[in-house]
Order: sequence, then C-alpha cells, then structure tokens
Amino acid sequence: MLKIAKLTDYGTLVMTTLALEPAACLNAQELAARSHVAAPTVAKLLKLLVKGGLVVSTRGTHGGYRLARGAETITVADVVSALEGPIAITACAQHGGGCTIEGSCTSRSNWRLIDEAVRQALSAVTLAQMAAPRAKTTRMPGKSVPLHVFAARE
Amino acid sequence: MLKIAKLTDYGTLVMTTLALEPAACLNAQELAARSHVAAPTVAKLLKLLVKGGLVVSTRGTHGGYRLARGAETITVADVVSALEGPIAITACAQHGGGCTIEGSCTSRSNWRLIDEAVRQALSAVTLAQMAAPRAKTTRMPGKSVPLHVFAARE
DNA sequence: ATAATCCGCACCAGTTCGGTCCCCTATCGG
DNA sequence: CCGATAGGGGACCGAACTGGTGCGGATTAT
Repeated sequence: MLKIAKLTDYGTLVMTTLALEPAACLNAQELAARSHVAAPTVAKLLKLLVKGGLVVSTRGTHGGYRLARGAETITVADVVSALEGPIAITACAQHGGGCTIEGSCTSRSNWRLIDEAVRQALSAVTLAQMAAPRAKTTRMPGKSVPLHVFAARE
Repeated sequence: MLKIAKLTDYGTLVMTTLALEPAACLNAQELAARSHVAAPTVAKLLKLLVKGGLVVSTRGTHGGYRLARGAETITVADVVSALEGPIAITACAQHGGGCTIEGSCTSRSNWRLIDEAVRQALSAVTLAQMAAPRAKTTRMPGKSVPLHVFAARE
C-alpha cells in the first residue's frame, strides 16, 4: 500500500508522452492513443494538469496541450501535487491544528521529517528522466547510502 | 494526499506508547488510554501488529502486549507494512505483471527507484526515535542534502 | 469454575475513487 | 458570419475501500 492514486499514475504517463514531443501541440485524443490510457480519463487529467500549471492548452480547431516548462524542470512531485493536492503523509501534517491529542503527540515532528524525505524522493526524478528508457542519474559508487535528509533539522 | 491510512497513524502511536514501557505487558484497554486512541480501534490494530510479528501477546488474565524486539530495531516502515501490506507506491510495482501496457511502459523502472527511496525514508526512522520528544539523528551541517539513493542502480 | 483477556471474523455506514457524460466557451477555416 | 473542432467545468454514478463496531470462541490466572 501507501500507493499513489491510479489517476496519478496515468497522469505521469500522459506527461511523459507529452515530454517526448515538446514542440508539438497534441490534443487529448492523440495523447490517449499514445499513452494507452482511456480518452475520457486523459481529458480529465489534462484539465487538472492545466489547473496545476504544468501544461498549457490551446483551444480551438487545432488546439491541444503542451508542457508549460521544460521536461527537466518538472518533477514527479509536481505531477503528484497537481493531481492529488499537497503531499502530506499524515493527516496532521497538512492542516496543522485540529488533532485531538496535539499536545501529547511526540511523533509529529518526526512525521514531518519523513514527509520531507518522501517529498524529496519524488522531487528527485524529473519528467525527462521518466521519459528516458532507463534511469541514469549521477551513479555513485556506494550501494545503499543512508538518507541524510534526516540530519537536517527543520 | 499520498498519505498513509489513519489507522496506520494510530498504529505508530500505539507502538510508540508500547516502546515507552518495554518491560511491561500492557493490555489493549490500557494502551488505548495512554495513546488516546479509541479502545476497539486499538484492539484491532494490535491484532494486525501481532500478525505482522511486531508485537507479541500474552493471553488470559493479566495478558497484554509488548514489543517483539527492541524499539531501536523497529522502523516506521515495519509498522506501515504490517498494517497496510508491502509498500508499493504504484500498482504495477508490486504485482509485476498484469499491466496492459507493460511493454511500452518506460517509467516502470523509474517508479521502482522512487519506491525504493520512499521505503528508505520510512526505514530511516525507528520507534525509539518516534518515542523521543524530538528527532535527533546525526545532524549534519548541510541543510537540504539531495537523495543519493537514486545513484544506486537496482 | 470464573473472570479477564486476546483472537478471528463478520458486518455496516461513510467516503473516496475511477470513470462517464453533458453542456458551455473559445478558436480556426471557409 | 457560421459551423466544425477542441478544451473547460461541472454533475453524476457505481464500485471499492476505510474506519469503526460487535460478537462468539479460545486461552490462562485465580
């Protein structure tokens, strides 16, 4: 579990499809065909992505969609936030107040750290990388480097 | 969004409560009182946690629960997996096959990386740390260190 | 035996999610 | 100026999941 919504998964698929042809202005139908996602679903996703500012739309006869910025500057975190709202792994992490045990809750600051780590994990991958056949980042010698994120106090 | 189930949140709360008294054998009612979580819910959680091997139970009069291992060896990832099943951020990441666009899906290997990063983020925090009033790990000078996890190819 | 306690399962209401449809608005071409 | 094409904003529905409750049964100390 702990999974993203299926729509979000489709969303990244559509976005990578878009990323493969940065110059073109593809309409919803065409995107559906290329991404193998049902057309109505693609249409719905694109509306949300436009609202989120990740893609821009052109209306009218030869209208369609294209990425709002370069594929290297759009991260998976951006897509997720656009489709599911702000990333917050716990309920109390986002709205702050309202928790009944607010005072006695020692775990909260720790959850925020985990939250931040997850967010960074999603921010570390760009659309350009997703579109490439295989992930090929800096490649460091160490195999399983611990998360230094937790070292930084917020 | 991208949040863990509310039950999982409660679960960690119960676990940290348990971690504060490693020697004692606390029953469900007592745990409910200490963790400020509704008693029936606590009972349900504990059953799952026992099945997951994170806590051990003693039946009969004066029965109760205690951690199966030291609080430093139990991570948030353990609790999440016990309560929500294996951590897999995308649907295709866990069951492997069945995806209709399996062949044309370039993003899959990238999702697995993200998945791994998230898993590490959750594994990096132990119950002992959650129980402590404030997170206090190694503390490094840098503020926002990038995730090196993505450097390691799987 | 009795009481306390855990165990396993079934059950229910509320919400969320995926998916579809419809009508409106904007733009281009004739 | 008109009509075809395409996006925009909703409403809407069925299915699945989630949180939460309850009950009978098993286990153990007194």
